[in-house]
Amino acid sequence: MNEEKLFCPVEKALAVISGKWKPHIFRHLIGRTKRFGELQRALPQVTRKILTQQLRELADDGVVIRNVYPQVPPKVEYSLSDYGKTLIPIMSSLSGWGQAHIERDNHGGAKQPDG
Amino acid sequence: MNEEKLFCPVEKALAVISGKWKPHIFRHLIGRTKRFGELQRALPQVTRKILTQQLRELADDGVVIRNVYPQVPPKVEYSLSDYGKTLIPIMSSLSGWGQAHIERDNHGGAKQPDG
DNA sequence: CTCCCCTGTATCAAAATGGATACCATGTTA
DNA sequence: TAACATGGTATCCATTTTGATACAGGGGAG
Repeated sequence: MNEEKLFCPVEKALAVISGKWKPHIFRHLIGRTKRFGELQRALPQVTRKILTQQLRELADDGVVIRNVYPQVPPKVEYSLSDYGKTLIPIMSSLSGWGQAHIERDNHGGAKQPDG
Repeated sequence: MNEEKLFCPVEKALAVISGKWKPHIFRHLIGRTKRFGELQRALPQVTRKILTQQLRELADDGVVIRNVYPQVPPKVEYSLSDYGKTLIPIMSSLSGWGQAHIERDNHGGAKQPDG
């Protein structure tokens, strides 16, 4: 996401969580530290470049911790920071709302506002 | 946002709320119906085209109701649907988190993950 | 007749974001 | 000596999203 001054807190939060693969990455890191390769295998559709990029952005925002072991071949582990974990309830309510939205789309036929 | 099949509920929810001006539009519609022109004056930086576009997307997702009066000159009112109002608590928690993120950026100096 | 009002649309361009593909570093193993 | 393993980077291109600008439409006021 771009690095301008976002004065609206909602936008700021959205900027942190709304990369194309960030929700997936986030989900995979809940409960367990993972190596880069594990994430890659878990998300085969994402290229290394993009995966790296999204992880870096999450790390820059303090949501994810990047742990580099000085070995050969390299070993890099990613995990949620305590700060990142404060996003869990938010992701959870987004998920709930999204789920409802999907169901609405399905057995509502055409979209009909109800308010 | 694009109209592909989004299987992840979080993505689905994000697709609904994360247009560049949607949070602002949403905020302005909380508590009161507004005419197109009012929204435009409230958000002078947005062109008519983009404002129209974002409002249409919100309406297509059932979050906003578009009410057209067949008059000359035209009169179009926008308001939150009941369904759209279910987003209020979510926007609210996003706002809270974003606020914290902003404060963190400020008096944390450099970004330091704390987990 | 002409301009104004209000809510658009059409067209074209710029910016942001995501992706395909190939290359890099370097100890270990065959 | 060459290939392998892991986690990248460099380049170049495609797609998506946003924006600038100009024009539409049709009744009422001047």
